[in-house]
Amino acid sequence: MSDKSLILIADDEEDVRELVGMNLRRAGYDTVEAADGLQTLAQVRRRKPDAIVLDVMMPGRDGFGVCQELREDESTRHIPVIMLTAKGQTQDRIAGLERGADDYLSKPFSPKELVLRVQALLRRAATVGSGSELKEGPFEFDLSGVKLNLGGQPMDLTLLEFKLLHLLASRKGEVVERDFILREVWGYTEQVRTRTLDTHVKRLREKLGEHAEWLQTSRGFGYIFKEPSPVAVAV
Amino acid sequence: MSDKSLILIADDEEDVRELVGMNLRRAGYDTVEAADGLQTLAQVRRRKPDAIVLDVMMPGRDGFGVCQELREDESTRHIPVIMLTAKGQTQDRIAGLERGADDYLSKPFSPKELVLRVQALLRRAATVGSGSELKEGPFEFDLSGVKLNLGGQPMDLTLLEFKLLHLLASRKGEVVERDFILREVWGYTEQVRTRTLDTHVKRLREKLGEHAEWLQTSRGFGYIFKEPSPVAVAV
DNA sequence: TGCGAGTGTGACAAGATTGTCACCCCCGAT
DNA sequence: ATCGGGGGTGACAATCTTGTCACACTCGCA
Repeated sequence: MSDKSLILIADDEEDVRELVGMNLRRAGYDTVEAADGLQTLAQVRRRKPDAIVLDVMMPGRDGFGVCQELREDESTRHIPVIMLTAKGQTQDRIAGLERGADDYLSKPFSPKELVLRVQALLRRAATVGSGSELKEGPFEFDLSGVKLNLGGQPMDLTLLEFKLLHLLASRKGEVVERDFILREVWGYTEQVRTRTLDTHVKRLREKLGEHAEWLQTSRGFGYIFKEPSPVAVAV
Repeated sequence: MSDKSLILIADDEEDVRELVGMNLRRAGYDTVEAADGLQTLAQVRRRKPDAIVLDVMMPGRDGFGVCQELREDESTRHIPVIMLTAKGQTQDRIAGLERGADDYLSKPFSPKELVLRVQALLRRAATVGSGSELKEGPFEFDLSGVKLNLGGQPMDLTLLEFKLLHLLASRKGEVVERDFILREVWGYTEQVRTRTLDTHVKRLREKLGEHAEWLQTSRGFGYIFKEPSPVAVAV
């Protein structure tokens, strides 16, 4: 059982795999290899690497497809991915990022730079990892990007809305008092009489649409983020 | 070596300590006690509890002072604190939160509610823990609150500014390409010619004042968040 | 050294965000 | 059943955020 991080190198060119592998091992990592997309996915499942260096152009399932599949699978979503793209191919870079890659590097690249990038990626994954995300029912908060994903769809929230919803969601099931909310979200240090919270809750509910019922009022106290009770269906 | 979380109960009233202790142990936690402020601090250092139930009114160093001291010490800053306040004392609640308490409960309280609050606090600490914060030099990012603390002072940033600075800081020492920034912060999916990034960098630098030099330009590529080089001093 | 590309800057305006207000509705206590 | 307090709502306006533009400055290459 090794303490070293394991890096998967996925590239159809053998000399690239060997060069990159040698440099990563020299930097203190363990490596495994894959020569095409399907082998990449199989290696990910078998070996559970800590990071993946993933070439775009591979036979069979290309790098884009592989990356997308990794991101759609809950058990592999967190694995950092660096994509190797052809020089000057901006569209490739954008496509890679759209499919969830964390970073990219254009061929030809310096192996030294690749090692630095992998190190940086692992450092960031360790610092801003799953702790940056909060998931409750259909709500997924990405704290790094200050983004909400609701039922699989990105939802545009203002800064206040994001903070408000996140505060409540992180205290799911608990009644959060109005004064506490005003203090944490608005920064009010004195007790104030204001209806701004009510207004923002209304706006937030409008944006949440069918999910608005997660945001419930506790009369005389504040609000509570909680899964809606099942509706009794008249038989 | 116990697997149970350890809760420190700090209250000068012995019957409160016993009642709370009994309920927390019944809920599956280990407990230790302290009867005054200094003893609380000593127990924190000796036993390193997972959470603290902290009474405001204690002889010697009161709950506010204790909480503030815990928050100022890097090694204890992360420990969740519930403050026990007197009924109806809004100012006490606010003062507790200002000194870094995570939650409060007014006396008299139901022991059952206290247990629920402790459970919630520990659950939150495990989910949104130190991973929600990024610290680089004088920069401290609180992702939960979407706040920046700079050299000990809260800094007002707009949503874009926060996202931009955080993106760069999380990649400290690396040159981050313009296109990547525009995509990650602005959500541009196509390559656009825009000067908005430059403008926002300027504005951010203005806000950062003496720390603006952390935000460095990599001509032709993008920007890099990096500690300024020491200035050669003419002798 | 000169030139062109890239970056910094101040100013302006459009659009977005935010808070307040007045009215209405709902809920809980008497 | 009534009443008062609390919460929901639509509308409005002030303020803030954001992006663009034109000009100036800087840098790197030939």
